[in-house]
Amino acid sequence: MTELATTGTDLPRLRELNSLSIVRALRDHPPSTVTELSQRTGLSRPAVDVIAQGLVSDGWATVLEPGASSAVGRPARRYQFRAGAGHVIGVDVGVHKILALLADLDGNIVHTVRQAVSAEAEPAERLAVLDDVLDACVAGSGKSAADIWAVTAAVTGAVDASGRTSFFTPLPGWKSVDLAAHLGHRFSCPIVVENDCKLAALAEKWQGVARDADDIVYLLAGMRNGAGLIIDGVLRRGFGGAAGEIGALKHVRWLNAPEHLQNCPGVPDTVSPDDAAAWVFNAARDGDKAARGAVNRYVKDLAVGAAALVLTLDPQVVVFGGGFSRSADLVLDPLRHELQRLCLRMPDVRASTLGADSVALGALKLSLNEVDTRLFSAGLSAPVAPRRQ
Amino acid sequence: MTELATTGTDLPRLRELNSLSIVRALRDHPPSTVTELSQRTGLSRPAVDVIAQGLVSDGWATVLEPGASSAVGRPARRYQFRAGAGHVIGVDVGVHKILALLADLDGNIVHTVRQAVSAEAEPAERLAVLDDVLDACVAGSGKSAADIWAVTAAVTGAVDASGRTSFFTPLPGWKSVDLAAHLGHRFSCPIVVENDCKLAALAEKWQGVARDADDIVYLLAGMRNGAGLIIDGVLRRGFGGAAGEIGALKHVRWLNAPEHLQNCPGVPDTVSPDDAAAWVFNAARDGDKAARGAVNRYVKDLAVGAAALVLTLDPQVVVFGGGFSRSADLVLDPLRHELQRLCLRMPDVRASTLGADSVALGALKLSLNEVDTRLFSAGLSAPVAPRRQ
DNA sequence: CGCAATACGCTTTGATCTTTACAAAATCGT
DNA sequence: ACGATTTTGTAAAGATCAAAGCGTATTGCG
Repeated sequence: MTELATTGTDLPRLRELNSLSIVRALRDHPPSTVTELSQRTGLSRPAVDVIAQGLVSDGWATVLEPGASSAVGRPARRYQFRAGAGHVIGVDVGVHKILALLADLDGNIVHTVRQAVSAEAEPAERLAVLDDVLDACVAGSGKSAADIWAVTAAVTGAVDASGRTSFFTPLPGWKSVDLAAHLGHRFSCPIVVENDCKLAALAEKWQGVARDADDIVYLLAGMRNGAGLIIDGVLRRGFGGAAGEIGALKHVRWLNAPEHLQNCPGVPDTVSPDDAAAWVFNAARDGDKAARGAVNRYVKDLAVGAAALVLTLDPQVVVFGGGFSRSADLVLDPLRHELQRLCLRMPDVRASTLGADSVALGALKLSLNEVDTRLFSAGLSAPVAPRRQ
Repeated sequence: MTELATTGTDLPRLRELNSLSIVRALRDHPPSTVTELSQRTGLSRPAVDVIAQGLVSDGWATVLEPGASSAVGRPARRYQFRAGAGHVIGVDVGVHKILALLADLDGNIVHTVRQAVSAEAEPAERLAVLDDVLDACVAGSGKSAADIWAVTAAVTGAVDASGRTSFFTPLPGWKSVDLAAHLGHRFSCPIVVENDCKLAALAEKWQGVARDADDIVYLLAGMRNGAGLIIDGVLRRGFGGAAGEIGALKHVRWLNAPEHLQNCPGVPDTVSPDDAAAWVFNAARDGDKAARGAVNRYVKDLAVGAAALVLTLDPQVVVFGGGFSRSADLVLDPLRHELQRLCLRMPDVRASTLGADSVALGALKLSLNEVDTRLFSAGLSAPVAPRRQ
């Protein structure tokens, strides 16, 4: 059911609605003429004209005076959404690295800053690196913190409504960190903290292999397994933010699954525990019997949890992402085979192509969604950075 | 994000929007004065006045001339949504019975017809009984088939997009039945076929114990276990209609769970297999050791599947429904205990109170939703029964 | 150079909501 | 009983907005 305004609509609101309609028609399109916009929205040409001029004077759009025209007739002015009117940030506070992306309102990435951090770093140190990265990202793009319209931070572990990771997190001492409050000292715009798996799922729907799907189960496969769920085109957090945490169920052996790789016989002592999985995948690719067995046992355990998610949600697509997605060539076919055996209706199984940046990319997308929500609910006055509350 | 009309809005559409706004303000409220509606919608009193009169002349509302007034000032005319403008049907095509409910647009049940049918009945026989029940229901309420605006039929087994139950159904020979087509010969209005667990979940959200929740896992517990999922206030079917079918996963012992009750030692030979569970529950209530053990084993197995659903979705409420919900006094506490052990965030666990009629009630609600969707998307002309396509 | 095609900008018209004003109908106070 | 008060119903005026129509500007083609 289309959600209609429950409140009555008067004329100014009508104008606002139509302005938003024009903004929508402007976005994700090349610079458009008034006639094109008129056809796209169903509004009359004069109406589009005055609205477009209003958008230009408000700063939401820019006008391109006609240059060399290829068509017959008088060359038309073209209007363009001013994506540079605002910027948003998505930052992945990972175990080994912190990666910040800064983009305009169209999602074009303007600046990227990445910095390594020790997995054992205390919260204070990690937060200090985060601050450095954010400062560098904002400064490097020639902006100031006041120009940022939304910030989303990705962390591991289930994030509750208040932005805390109280249930579980592998980051040492992180349970007591109030990341949203910390970021709030630096930015006055809305701040969102979200789980990394969920954000990676969002990225796959936005720019990844699941663009065509509205029901998606995203598997973040690495030394830890996680999942992100998109249902009916919307990222679902669950009532307490703990949706997708099927790994907590012992009957589903997600916690043990990566151990098959880590404890695979034949891994040389010179290989560090963090790189063991990569070694095993390579060995399996070379035909090593023991490595192949370990991969198979890994996939068998992974598939049980995936099957639980698939049977619960009946998604269109399952995306195999995370660090192990580089070895999708070894995993995908046996995973499909296992799922076929365990599931009622077989979903499409695809390997992620976004790589390790997908988490930050998803954070960026959530920031953009946050801006859109405010835009399309609060109406559009002049383009300025929104303030929290 | 609130879904706004992507197309431009002109003046007639504005009037339509406001008319819908008034209809919304009228529904689920006692007969209202123009002033009340004005406050509820934010529209001015004269605007509400003309719209309300338009609704009356269209047949969407009735006017109550002022009677004995209790307040000071001139007594106001009162407007009321004409729930009797249309009627919908929800019918449960169960294994043992067929139950049809006919209600007006407010969901007030006008007529009920129930008829038993053998569990082994062939499709032709079952469809004949269904036809009889529907005829009796329509005729008994003084209506004709043309007065019905939507029909929803509940069946067991996953229902795909075309209304078939191709994956699985316990009804003999039912896989090849096209129920929607069968009903289409009798009704020209929209027809929906849906899984019984999902509809029971909808009923619990509508009129049951989960009215306050937007994220619900409904367990249909009986000799067969099923589940229905409501996420963000909306019933979710999954891409292929097979959402909630966690019972298909062997690691989750849902298929075997009821066997603990059926095979409980001590059940007299005089008790039929269908009544064995009830006997065990009663014996457990009386303190029978073996029966208590069987119930505990049953709950332990049930809880694993429930935990898989809860961990996947992180719902606010888990509703224990279905035939066994009569014995909720024995199940609820151990179920809570097991879930506490298995889950990350403990949801609220509640027993259904709607009983065996919840499936038909949910079907009724889905019919009402179907009508609402058409109403609020297609706009409201005169109230007439919609036609398919 | 003239004609056709297209886009632009202005004016008029019609529809809708809001504001304001005033009459009608009931209760309350004296 | 009668006027004051309060609330409702209704009408008129003002404001806003989109649609329709029409003249003008600019380009391409013959």
